[in-house]
Amino acid sequence: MMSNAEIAAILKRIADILAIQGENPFRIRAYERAAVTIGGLPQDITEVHARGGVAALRKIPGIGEDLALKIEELLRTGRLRFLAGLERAVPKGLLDVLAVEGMGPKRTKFVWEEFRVRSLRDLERLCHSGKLANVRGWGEQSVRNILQAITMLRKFGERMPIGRALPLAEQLVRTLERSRLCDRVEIAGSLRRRRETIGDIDLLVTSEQPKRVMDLFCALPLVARVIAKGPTKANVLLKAGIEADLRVLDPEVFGAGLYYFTGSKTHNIRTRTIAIARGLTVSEYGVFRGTKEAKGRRVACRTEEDVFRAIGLPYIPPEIREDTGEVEAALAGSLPTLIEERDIRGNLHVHTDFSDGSASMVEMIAAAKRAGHAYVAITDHASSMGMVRGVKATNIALYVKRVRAAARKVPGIHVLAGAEVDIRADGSLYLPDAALQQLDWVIGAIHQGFKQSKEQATARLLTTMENPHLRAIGHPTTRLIGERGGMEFDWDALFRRARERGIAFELNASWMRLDLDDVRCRQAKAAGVKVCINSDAHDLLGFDLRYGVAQARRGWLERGDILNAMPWKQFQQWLRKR
DNA sequence: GCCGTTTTCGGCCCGACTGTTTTCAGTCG
Repeated sequence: MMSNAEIAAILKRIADILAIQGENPFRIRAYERAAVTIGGLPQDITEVHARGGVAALRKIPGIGEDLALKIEELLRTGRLRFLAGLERAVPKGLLDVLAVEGMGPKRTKFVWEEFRVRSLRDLERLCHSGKLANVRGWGEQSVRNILQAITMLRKFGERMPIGRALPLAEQLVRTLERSRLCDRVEIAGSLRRRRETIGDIDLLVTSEQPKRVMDLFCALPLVARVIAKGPTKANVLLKAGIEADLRVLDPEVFGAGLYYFTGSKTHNIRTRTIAIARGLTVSEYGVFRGTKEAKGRRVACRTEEDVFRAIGLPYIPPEIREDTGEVEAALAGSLPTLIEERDIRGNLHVHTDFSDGSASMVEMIAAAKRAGHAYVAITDHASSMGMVRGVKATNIALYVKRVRAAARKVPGIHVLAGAEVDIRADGSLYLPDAALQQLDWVIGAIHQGFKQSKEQATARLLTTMENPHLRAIGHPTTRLIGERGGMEFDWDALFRRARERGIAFELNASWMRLDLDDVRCRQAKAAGVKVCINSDAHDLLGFDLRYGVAQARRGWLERGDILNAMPWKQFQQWLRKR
C-alpha cells in the first residue's frame, strides 16, 4: 500500500538522480511534474489504479505510457526496478549534496566524478581541503558560500510553517511601507498562495529609488547575511532561518511581476503554454504579442487582472495556482468561488479552563462574539489521557450546566455545549452514550494510538462514525506540521460513510495542524462531506481562522461546503437532521 | 518522458544574479 505522497517522493527522487546523471532536462521535468501532480491528486492513486488500471493512470495529466507502468509496478510490488538501478549507479548521499543551496546537478556530478564526493560530509571536507583552489569555476567565494549553505541546510533543513513565516513577512512589509521609499509592497510566492510550509519569503515593490530600497532591505536588523544584491533583486538570509527575496518592479508591469513571482512554477508553465498557443509571450515583464524572438507590443499589465485578461483567462485566486486543474477550470468557466474569512459564522471547537484552556467559559464566549461569530461551541476535552480536569461521565451534568450559565451571561451569541471526545484505539468514544446525549455537539478526535496501519485506522474511524451522537471528526490525521506525520486512512471509505451519516470533518485552523490538508478538503467536497473550519482556541487570542480559511481556499472550498459558514438557523437544521 | 486547434516528431517558460568568465555556465525561482 503506497500513498500519493510516497509515490510523489519516489518520482522526485528519480528526477534528482537523473539530473545528477546529466540526463535530458525535459525527461527530468516530466518526472518532476508527475511528482507534483500525484502529490496533489485528490483521489488515492491506489484507488485510481484499482478501478481503472494503467488506462486510468494515463488519464492523469503528465502521466503517459511509461510513467503509468512504473507507478503500477510501485503499487503492485512496492518497489521499482528502474529506481533500484539508478540507486546502484548514484550514491544516496549525493541527493543531500544536491539539496545544498548553490549545488545544482552539474556541480554535484562534477564533485562526485572528480573528487569522489558521496555525501554532505565529503563535500564539506572537500571544501576545507584546498583541493578546489585551482579548479575552474570554483573560486574562493563559491567554496565559502557552499560551506555556509551546508551549515544552513543542517540547521534549517525544513521549510518553515506558514504561521511563523507570514508574520515575519508582514513585519518586513510594514518596514518597507514605513520607509516611504516604496509605492507598492506585496508578498508573492508560496506565502501568497498560503502553502502550509514556506521555503522562502518573496517580496515585490515598486519604487522611484530602487537602490535605496535595496540598501535598506539588506541592512535590516532581521537580516543575518546578504546572499545576493543587484540593482533590481536582493536575496538575504534572515536570522529566523529563512531566506527573503526582494525585487523592485516597474509599476507599468507590476501585475505581470506579481503574477509571475506568485507561481506556482508549474501553474506559470501551464498558462504560458496557453499564451504561446494564442500568439503571446508572457514573462515577469509583461504579456507580449508575438514570439519571444520578435518581442512585440506589450499588453497592459499593471495588475494581475490585466495579465489574465490579456491571456484570455478569468482571474484565478493565488491559493489554487498549483496546476491541479485550476487552468482547465478557468478555461471551462467553472472556477470555484472560494470561501472567505467574512463568510464564517461560527466556531465549533473552543476550549476553556474546564479542561486545558486558559480562559473561563464566559471569557471565551465573549471572545467568540468579539470575533464576529453568531454561534460558538464550547468543546472541552473528554479524555482518559492523564488530564485531571475535563469532561467525564461523572461531571457532565455540571459541565453542561456551567456552559448554559456562561451563555446567559453573554447575550447576542448562540452557545452550544459540546465536547472534544477521545476516540479510543478500537474506535469507541471515551464518554458513554448516556453522557454524550446531554451534549449539543460532539467532536471525536484521536489523541493517542497514532501508530496504526491504514486499515486499522480506517476501521477505527468507521466504527466511531457509527456512534449516534458524533457530529464531527476533529483534526483527523493528528499531524503536527514539521513534527509528526499524519495517520493514513482510506479516505474514500471514510468520506462515503461520513456523507451517509451526516458527519462533518474538521479543518483545524491552527497553523501547526491545518488538518485536513488542502488535498483532503477537495476530496471531502467531492464526496459531499461538510468541512468545519475550527480555531481549536485554548486562549483569548486563539480565535484566528486565517490559516484555516487559507487552507480551505487551497482546497477549492466554497461557502456552501463549510459547515460553520452556515447562518445559525441553517446550522440548527443541519444539526437536527440525520 | 509527455504531448498534439500549426505537430505522432520535435518541441518542451523565461530571465536575473554570481562568480569568475573575457563572453558565459550554472543555479535559482
